[in-house]
Amino acid sequence: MSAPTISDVAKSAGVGKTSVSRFLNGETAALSPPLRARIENAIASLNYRPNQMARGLKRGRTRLVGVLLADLQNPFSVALIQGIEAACRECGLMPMICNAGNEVELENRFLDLLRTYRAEGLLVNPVGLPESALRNVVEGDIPVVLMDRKVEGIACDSVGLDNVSASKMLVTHLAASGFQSVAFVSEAWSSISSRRERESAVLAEARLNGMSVSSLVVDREDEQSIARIIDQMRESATRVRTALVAANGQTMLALALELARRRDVGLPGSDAPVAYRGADAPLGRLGLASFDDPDWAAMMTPGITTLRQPTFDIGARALYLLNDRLDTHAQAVREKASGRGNAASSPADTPRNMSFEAELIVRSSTHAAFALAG
Amino acid sequence: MSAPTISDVAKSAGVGKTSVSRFLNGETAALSPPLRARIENAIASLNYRPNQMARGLKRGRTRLVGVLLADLQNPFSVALIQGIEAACRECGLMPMICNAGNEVELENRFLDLLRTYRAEGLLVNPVGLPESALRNVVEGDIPVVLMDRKVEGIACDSVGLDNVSASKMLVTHLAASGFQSVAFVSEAWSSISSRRERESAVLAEARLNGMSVSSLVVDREDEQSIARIIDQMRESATRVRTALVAANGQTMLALALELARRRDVGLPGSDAPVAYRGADAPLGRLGLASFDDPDWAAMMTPGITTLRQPTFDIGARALYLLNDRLDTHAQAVREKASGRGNAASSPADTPRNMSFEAELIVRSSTHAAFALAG
DNA sequence: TTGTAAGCGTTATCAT
DNA sequence: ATGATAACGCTTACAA
Repeated sequence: MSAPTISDVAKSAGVGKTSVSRFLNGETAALSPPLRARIENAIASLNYRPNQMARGLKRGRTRLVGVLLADLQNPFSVALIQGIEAACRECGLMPMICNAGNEVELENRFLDLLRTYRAEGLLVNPVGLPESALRNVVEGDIPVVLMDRKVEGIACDSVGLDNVSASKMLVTHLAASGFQSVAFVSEAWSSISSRRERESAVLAEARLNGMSVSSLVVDREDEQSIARIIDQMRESATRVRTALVAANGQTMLALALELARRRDVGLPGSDAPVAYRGADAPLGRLGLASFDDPDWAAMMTPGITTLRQPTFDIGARALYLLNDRLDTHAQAVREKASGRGNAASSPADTPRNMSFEAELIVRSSTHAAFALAG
Repeated sequence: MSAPTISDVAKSAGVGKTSVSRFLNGETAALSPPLRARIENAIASLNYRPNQMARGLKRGRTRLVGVLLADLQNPFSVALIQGIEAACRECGLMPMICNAGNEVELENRFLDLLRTYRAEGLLVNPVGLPESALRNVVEGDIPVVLMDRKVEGIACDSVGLDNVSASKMLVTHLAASGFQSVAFVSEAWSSISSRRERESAVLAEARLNGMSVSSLVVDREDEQSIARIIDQMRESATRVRTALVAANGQTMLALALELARRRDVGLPGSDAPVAYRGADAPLGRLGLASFDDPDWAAMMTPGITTLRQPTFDIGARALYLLNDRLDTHAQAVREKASGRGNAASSPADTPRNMSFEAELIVRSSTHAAFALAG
């Protein structure tokens, strides 16, 4: 009827619960072969699965890790999950995936739920707003690893892209391709650390290369705002060779499609004719590059130059870091419980920040395929 | 140190655990206002959260629902999740989201994990392979609702698109737009029920309309295979007006980008010139439509005609169906446990299959913008 | 209105 | 080498 318990198995095998438990936990050394066999049979015939809830209750370890993502619609999040799930399998952990849909309220709700289910640790790609309850969680005693974004005043492990190095790579390429001006394009939410890091790094590096710079904000939902940006940049492009740098894949898509749609401006790699102000405008083309390398970047015509993030590795590494903490954390708790608690704070309590190198993928959208007329 | 328990709260408030428990479960009627206040304070000051594991163990209800998806990379899956999460919030359930990455082995592994964590029910978008252990789960006593795909020989609730009605709508539109031939394009895995349903419905309906039909298989990873399809269809298009119908959004993207890339064939809505066999080919354009309405369908130039699925509602409804079963199921278990088990199988044990209507979104990719020369 | 005690399925401790 | 028994944190009769 209801799910069989360890007692059912014990009864059916004619042994004590303890032995069954030992079998389940691989303490095979302390079990005689005949017993082992009987238990194995009983388990199989009853189709028994140990109750992880009860296990967790007793052991104090649920093997659950909360994975809280700002926005599952972003392919970046999905890519992270691949790495996390693979790493979880290795470590015998179970990810509990939650999508905050860019709402702090939901983020907080899930944070609560995850605590309630006694997740042993959290992997968070935070929405990045100050109202977040994340702060309290980190200050509590459950380990947290931040992914992609850091949060002001929260000190914990984090994994992300080396935005400075990536920006250098990209801007160097743009300069070498003859671009003289760089415009960084992102969505409104500039409280997000990675977006800010990318912006300042790109602009700084561009200035170092003697390029003129600007920073623009779009609203992906609002076609008008995108058209306006393009208008503005098309204007600039009549004077200097200009490249747009999108802060992420979704912004890039919006820009690329608008560029493809229009007739008065285009991308370098495109062979569609550009008609703008008649003869005096060989500069009706805007370069385009982007952080993130979504599927469609390669498929588009022309292909879009991107900085590919090792998303799988970022996710996996985040989990490894967490798993680390889990072990030392459990140990610390055990020690304190047994009375010989050390007043000095945990040994390696300092946050570890890992960053990964991006890979620059050059495609035609930044080709130096056009010459300056003037 | 470790998380506070209900006893800690009771002690801190100077009351019995029972009262705290009552407070937690909203049995506020049986609590004097002063007691209530003291408990509330204690909970707040200790930052206490009830342990859901222990709760579930005692009550036999974990409030966990497993959500097992064939492929999280498919935006359709993500869209489903939105609906599921919203509905879960309403019903006080916690979704455990798992991604099988199109691997039966992973699917089975997660099925096991979900049983182990005592998920009360499962929402499954199955990989659709016969080796799946899904069968055993459905035959066990935990309720399952299938999403989008049914599985041969598994009788349980399901929610999906009304593929026949959707196909009719689309084909009728194509016929009215002057297309004389329809080619259904999908990826290899034809063991997937929805893909098969769509194929047969589209082809049948097209025949009814006196159109010639064909069915093609592509491998999204393999550019060659896509190019080959297009070659083939371009050929056909010189004779009759031909429309491609993609089985899902990802197939559509591959086709649209290949069409945009090429010069010898194009889409109706596009104003790019098409050069094919000189003068005798006004038919160098292929119509294109697709099941699924991903973000990019509207943004592309030209826009792609699609059948939009009410994904949010599908996900939400799936959860409601499950929640239903959860209640009646729990009741049944309770009755059996109390000895007066009814030998006759559960009352409403017959599978319910809900289907939703698609919305046809006509865009330029199927415009009758070209005339037959011959 | 409030508290006491038993038990959910498991593991850890201690006997045997 | 094996098993009885007491927790883990919570809910729920039942008692007061």
